[in-house]
Amino acid sequence: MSSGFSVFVGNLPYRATEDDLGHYFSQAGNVTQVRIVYDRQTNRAKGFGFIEFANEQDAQNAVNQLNDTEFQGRNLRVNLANQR
DNA sequence: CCTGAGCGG
Repeated sequence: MSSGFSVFVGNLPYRATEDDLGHYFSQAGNVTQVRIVYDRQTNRAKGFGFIEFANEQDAQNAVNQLNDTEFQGRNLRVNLANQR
């Protein structure tokens, strides 16, 4: 199904912050929201997250530019996110 | 202080 303006980001370093991600993804477009998924019990990062963009072409641009690129020593996996 | 496929606080 169509995904909208959010992109799924996998293979994140466990120590990366949402702020770091926001800065990194600003290269590709207008970031409006950054969400790293944390474990509810331990509050530790699960190693993936989501970036929301102002428009769908920015999200698509992020996939094209930042997928399979290095971020803090890891190779990011960037793709259009599924609808919630 | 540890982990490593995947779609959420």
